Amino acid sequence: MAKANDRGGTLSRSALRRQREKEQRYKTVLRAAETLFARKGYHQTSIEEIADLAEVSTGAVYFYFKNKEDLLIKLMHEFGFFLREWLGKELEKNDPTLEGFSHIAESFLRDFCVSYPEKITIFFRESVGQSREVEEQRKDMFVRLTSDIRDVLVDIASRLSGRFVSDVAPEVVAVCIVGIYERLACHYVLWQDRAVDITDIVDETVSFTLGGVRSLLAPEKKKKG
Amino acid sequence: MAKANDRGGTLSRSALRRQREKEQRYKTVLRAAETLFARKGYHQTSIEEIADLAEVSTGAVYFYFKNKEDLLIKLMHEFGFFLREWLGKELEKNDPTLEGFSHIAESFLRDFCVSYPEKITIFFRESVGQSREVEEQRKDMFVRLTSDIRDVLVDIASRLSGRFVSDVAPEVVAVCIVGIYERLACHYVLWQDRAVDITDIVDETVSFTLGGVRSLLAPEKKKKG
Amino acid sequence: MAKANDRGGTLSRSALRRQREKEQRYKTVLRAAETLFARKGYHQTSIEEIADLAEVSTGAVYFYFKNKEDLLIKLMHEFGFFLREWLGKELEKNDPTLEGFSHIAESFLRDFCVSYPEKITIFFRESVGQSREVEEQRKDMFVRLTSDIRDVLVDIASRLSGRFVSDVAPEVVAVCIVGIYERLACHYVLWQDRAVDITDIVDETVSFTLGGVRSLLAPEKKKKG
Amino acid sequence: MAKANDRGGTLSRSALRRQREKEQRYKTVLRAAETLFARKGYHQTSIEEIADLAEVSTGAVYFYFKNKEDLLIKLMHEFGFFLREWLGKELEKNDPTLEGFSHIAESFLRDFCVSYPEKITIFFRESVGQSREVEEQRKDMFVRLTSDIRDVLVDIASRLSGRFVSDVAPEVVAVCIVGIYERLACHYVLWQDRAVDITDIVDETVSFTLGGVRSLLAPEKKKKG
DNA sequence: CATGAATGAGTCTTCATTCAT
DNA sequence: CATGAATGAAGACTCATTCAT
Repeated sequence: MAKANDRGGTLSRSALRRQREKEQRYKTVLRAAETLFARKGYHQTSIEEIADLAEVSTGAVYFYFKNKEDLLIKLMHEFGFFLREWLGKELEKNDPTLEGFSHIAESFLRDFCVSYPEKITIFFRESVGQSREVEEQRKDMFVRLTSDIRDVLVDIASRLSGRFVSDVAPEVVAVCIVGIYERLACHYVLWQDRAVDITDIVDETVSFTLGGVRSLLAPEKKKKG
Repeated sequence: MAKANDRGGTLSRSALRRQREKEQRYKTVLRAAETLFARKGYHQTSIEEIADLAEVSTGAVYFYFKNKEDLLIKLMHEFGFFLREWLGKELEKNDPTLEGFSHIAESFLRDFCVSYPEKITIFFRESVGQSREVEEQRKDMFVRLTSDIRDVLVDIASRLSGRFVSDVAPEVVAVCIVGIYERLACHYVLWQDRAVDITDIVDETVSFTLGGVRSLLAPEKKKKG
Repeated sequence: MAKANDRGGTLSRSALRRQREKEQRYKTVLRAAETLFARKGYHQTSIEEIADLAEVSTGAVYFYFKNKEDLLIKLMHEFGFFLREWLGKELEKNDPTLEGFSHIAESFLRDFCVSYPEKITIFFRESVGQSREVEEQRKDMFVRLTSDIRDVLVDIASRLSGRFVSDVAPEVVAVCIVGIYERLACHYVLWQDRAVDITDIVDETVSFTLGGVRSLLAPEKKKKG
Repeated sequence: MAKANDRGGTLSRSALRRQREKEQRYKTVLRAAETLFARKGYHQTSIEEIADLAEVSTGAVYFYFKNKEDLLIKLMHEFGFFLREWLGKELEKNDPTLEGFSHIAESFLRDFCVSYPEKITIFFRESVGQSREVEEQRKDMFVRLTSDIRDVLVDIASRLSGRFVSDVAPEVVAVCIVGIYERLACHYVLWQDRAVDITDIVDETVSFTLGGVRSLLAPEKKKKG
């Protein structure tokens, strides 16, 4: 009895602890990579530096991650999940209207970008043009993000008992929106372009976005009326 | 007299020819770098490969360019000049109206991006996040491009005897527009995302853009009143 | 209790062995560099050659030493320590008199130079004029060596109840002595100038040295009077 | 007659001019090399830099000198000739006595070293340990210089109707003297060790030297008297 | 599992030297 | 003779990755 630890599928206490420690280490390494990739750049960061910051050996890094590229890919995945999760929460908090959508857009610039500059840096700068695999990931994530936004827009439109002027319109709108906010993030977060305070331009950006969206919505009331 | 060396400050014939050949070589190396950076990526391209493609020695590359980074920076400069030159010509060809502006936007996606995918690739992908110096250059070029577009918009607005809702509005609009067309170039040129043909979406994109611009133009009360 | 890991701050047996092996490797590389620098010259020796002779990879050399210059600096340090240690032992073996000092000088030429021609070569030839850093080291070591010798001379003088003619005299004497033995080492060890056998000249050199020293000792009036 | 320029072995005016220009260029290049070798170090100086400073092409450097090493060797030759010429003049100016010799030694430190720091630098630092050929030259020059000094000492001794204690003694003395003044030159000229002003130590150095010399001179008068 | 020493292929970069013009 | 563009061999150094302990 003392020897056996067969608690029906669950792990022994020590095994549980080890499991926890393992996950902890995984995260520590990933955070170290995130910090350094954002601070020094992907290529300028060596595995040894990551290991040092995470207080593990270089070998340990390779236990948790296939290789250096894998670290970047995992960070991108994480960011993708994180951003979509954030988007989901925002959608719950706001009405499914263009006004609600505007609030989310505003929130992205005012809160998200400011709170997670490292994640922004890695996704919008350090993960660009590194390798075929990473680029693939980037593309997938952009496609998914675009798709999410398109769905939201279609939903909003339908609730307005309106619709977009064409089938591709919502996708185009989504791509444009992603482009707008990506560029703003680069300008005002990555480049720290403080010539103009970010708060001064959020409103105008949201206006521009809404104007663009509206111009691709088929005139609504007329049809119904 | 005809026989005499009346070069008056100019170079001899052979010196002229050598000068031409030198410039030719410079361009050959730069074109080789462009091709390979776009095809394989900046880091994945070695100086030796560039030298091979340009049919010169590695030393020759360093005769014309300070180092590998310098090749990238020169390509970026060249692209910046090229794009702004293209924009200037388009502005001459089109009316200084929002419709004219739309034609240019359309032309960018339909002609420019399609004709120079390598330049697009290098500027929008390979030059991202490579080093402080390169990033600086990128920023400068984006700022200049944004500034150009802002000036055009302000000019168009003034001819409409209208104006933007605020001082920062034209700048915000310019940044948004750059973001939109950058993202589209990446989506449809770099990623070759052929799920949707680019021609199908140009119109919608232009509509979105115009809608956005109009929403930041102060209502032209005079005309209405 | 005996079985328990009572290492009390010390390392495990295997860790100890690995530590020893590491130090061994360090020394092997350093010895290889010493041999090659002395035989072929610093610039004419490549890291690869050093690695080959030490039977390690080039990377291993960089694991133990920052760069090629570091190898040279470490060799100089080692030599400096070695020479001063040797001097210390000689001082213990000999009386603190000018005769004792003469024995040491003799011993330097007869034993030290003959036993360690490589070290002599590196310190008196290969480390000259290589870089600012190395030159700095050389200077420091010469200064320290000169200082040691000056102290010895002052000590000897005081025991003779005599003193030097001026405050700077002992330093000057030390510098002269270092110069004399450095040049002799170069002439007869490095250049292998066998026109005259070294043994034939040791006595004269020591006489010269003593004569020089005595001429800067203030005349011991007390004894005479 | 008009065609021929056979002025019996002499050259035509233009040929003479060209000859002069050629020698001028040779010297200009050599001076440029001297300046840069002393300032930046032999290895840290490139042929291109020398050509630039001399305002000639790299090819021209190779017209006047076999290769880079040749530049250094020519500089050493020149210095050797220069130093021995200087020594000759000093010998003429001073009496052939130990006092006269002292004056020369003093003059070396006070005038020569101060006036030609570049030459000192190249001979005592930059030409050390560069290659077999250069080292050979260095050795030859030291041997010649030592020989000169030995001859002077023997001459002085004979005029004193004295002689050295052994046949090798004058050579040993010469080697010691060269060592002393070489080291002082390094300490006080190359290293700019201004902790002690050079003027303060010249006298002591000369005393040391004379003391050393005297201790190897066979007691003179006693024998004769 | 963790460690970290060892590997070694890969790259950039330099620069003495040459030679066609 | 002078030029300076071109060469290309050589070498220092990096760093992702592996594996014995």
